[in-house]
Amino acid sequence: MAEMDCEPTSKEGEGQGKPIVVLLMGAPGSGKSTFCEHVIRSSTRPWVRVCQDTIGNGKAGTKSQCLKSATSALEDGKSVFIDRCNLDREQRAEFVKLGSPQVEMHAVVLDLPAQLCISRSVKRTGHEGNLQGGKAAAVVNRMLQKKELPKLSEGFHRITFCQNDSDVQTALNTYSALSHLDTLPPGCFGQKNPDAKIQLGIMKFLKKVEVPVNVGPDANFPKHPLSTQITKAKDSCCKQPEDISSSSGNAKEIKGGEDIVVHSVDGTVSSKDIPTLAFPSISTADFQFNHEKAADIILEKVEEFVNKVENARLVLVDLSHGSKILSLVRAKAAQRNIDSNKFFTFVGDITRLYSKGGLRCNAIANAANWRLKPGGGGANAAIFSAAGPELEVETKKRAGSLIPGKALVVPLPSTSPLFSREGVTHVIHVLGPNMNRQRPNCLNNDYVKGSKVLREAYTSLFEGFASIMNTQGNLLEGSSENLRSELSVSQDHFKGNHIKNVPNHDQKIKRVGVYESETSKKCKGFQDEHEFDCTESKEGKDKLNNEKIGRNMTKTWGSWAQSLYHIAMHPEKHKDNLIEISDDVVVLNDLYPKAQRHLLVLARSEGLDCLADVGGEHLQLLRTMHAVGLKWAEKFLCEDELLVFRIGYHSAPSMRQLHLHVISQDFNSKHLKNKKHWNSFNSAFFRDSVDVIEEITNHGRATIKGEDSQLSMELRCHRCRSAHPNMPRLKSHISNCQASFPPSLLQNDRLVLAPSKSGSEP
DNA sequence: GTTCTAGAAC
DNA sequence: GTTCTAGAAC
Repeated sequence: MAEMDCEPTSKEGEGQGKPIVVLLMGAPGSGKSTFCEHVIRSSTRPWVRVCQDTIGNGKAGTKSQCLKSATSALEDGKSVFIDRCNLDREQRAEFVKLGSPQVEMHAVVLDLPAQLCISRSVKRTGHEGNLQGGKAAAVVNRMLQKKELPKLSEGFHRITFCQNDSDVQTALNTYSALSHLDTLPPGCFGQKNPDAKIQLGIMKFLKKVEVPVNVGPDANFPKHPLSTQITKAKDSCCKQPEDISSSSGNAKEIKGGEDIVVHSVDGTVSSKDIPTLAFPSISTADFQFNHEKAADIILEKVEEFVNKVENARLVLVDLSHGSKILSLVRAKAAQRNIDSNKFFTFVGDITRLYSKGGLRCNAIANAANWRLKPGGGGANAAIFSAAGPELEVETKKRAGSLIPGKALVVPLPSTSPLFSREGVTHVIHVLGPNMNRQRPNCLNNDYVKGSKVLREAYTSLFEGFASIMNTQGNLLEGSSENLRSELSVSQDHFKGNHIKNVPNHDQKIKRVGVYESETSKKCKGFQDEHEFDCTESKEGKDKLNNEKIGRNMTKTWGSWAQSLYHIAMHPEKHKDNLIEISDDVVVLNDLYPKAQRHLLVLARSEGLDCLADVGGEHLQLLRTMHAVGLKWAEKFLCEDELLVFRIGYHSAPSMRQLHLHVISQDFNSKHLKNKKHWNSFNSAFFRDSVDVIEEITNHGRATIKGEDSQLSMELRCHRCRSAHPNMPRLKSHISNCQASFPPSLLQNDRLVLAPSKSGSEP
């Protein structure tokens, strides 16, 4: 009986490594079964899913049936998913006993918003648990009220908490990448707010009560650096030389990937979880860029990347064995002694690297067209087609076009076949220079410009890749390390007479291409006066529309988004609405204040529309804006010392013309109406001016936090961090919440308080 | 950015 | 029936 409930993924458990029992935990609709299915589909480790809903062969199953089934799978050397809710400790206890010195016990907690679970439960039709329709909400709510999050002390070796889809994705990646021999580090991962408050917060809104709570941090959650994948990659990287390293130590061509497959099967390879980018040679095919020159540039850029970033692989891919560019690059890589663990070439179809070639890549580059549209034949068409409509949708969300030299990172939803079949989590569109007269924007053999643009293209591409590694490797909320810190990890053990990290390395990485992993920018660019014939292109119209010609246009702005720009350019015409005018800035009250006090300090420079436009040359202006903002905050504090201010920028503002928000933290305003309003001031989307200045000083650029991800986050109180189901409830909560601000805000002068409140003044 | 509104959620 | 969200239009 038990056998038919199991879904083994491999014939026999060859199991040299320890089997794992992963106890999934989550409400109906939290995605437990989906999680198992995804991992089972893409993992090389043999897994068995034990599901109480199906184990009873038609009837509801029992716990002991599950235990029995799990035990027999473990005896076969298989790893096991326990797919049941497991929300309370008592329910879990018996399964935890499956753990032993030979069997590692893990928990994956799908702690997603109740609303989401409910809506999924309601929507599902064929779910095995037969939990459908209106009952779902009641059941989910009842279950969640009893929820007890697991603790290591219960007997778990490792616990992964997932609080949103992106956490789930990361956990999926981690377990999918786990081969026979791999082990994962022990500890708790992903618990973003190891604070019982939050859980109470959720419970409270389910119970429809609201009282400020005061619960201390839970000491049972050891904090770990969250770099699961990176840590693991490091381990495996050091453990063995990698499947593809050749004896010569130089880049080697892997044909069809057969050898890789063989290695994977016998379990000697655990390199597949090293972040890997597969990319085609940019511009050398249809755009007819000189191969010799292109190969030099590829090597130059690869070398730069490889020397800066640990635990990542770049793979140059071409469909044809006879590829000229591949052989050129291979030869040059050998000359330059580039570490073949980190860079090699590969012959195969870039949309089938894993399924046909056994090469696992989490990112692939697409030599896109400027419209970022499918079609056109070649790899672009193939990638769009292989990725499904999801890629087009996700691309469209982020940009409408691309200019030569730029890259655009697009995360793939798990529903995309490229994701589920090939394990590709991101496609990075990149556009190179064109030397083909038959194609738009031909550079007419100008290889000075062409080489420059091609360099930019690879820089953007690799930076985009690094930005993914960064987000995947580090999920800590509020972690603001950006690409720079990743890139500036110095690597002493890699030989070569390349420039390492010179203390003042800014020039090198300062004006790099745009990796727009999250920002939803349209039409980036026009720096360095690209000769770009766009009189009838989208850009052309946009330029007119924005009354702006030449460099630095970052985004298409609608007509309603122009008012701040007009004010900054002609303050004298708007005197009535302004409270201060100087040569550099003007100050005005926000027309729709989101708090008792909310004003804007507006930069007056033409061409400076948002944070993405800001560079080191604007430092002085940023400091002026900050000083002016601070002065006003202090003035307001004299009038009401109970106020608290934050001063900062929106990552991706809706209104054109760089403006600094000075906003009191009461958020008491009828204009604060929706989630986007709230999150734009209370998520990483809001960039404190002090941090922006620091980042520009150190790196020449400011971190820009993803619009979509940040603005759609669940609603949490900015003081006690409790979660709330909707805006009215949140607003009623914040009108009473007196909790102190979270530590992250109390640091580094992010909050501006009355002198008597801040306490630390001499 | 706001306003308007359909329809989802309660 | 009422409340709330989210997408389109401006």
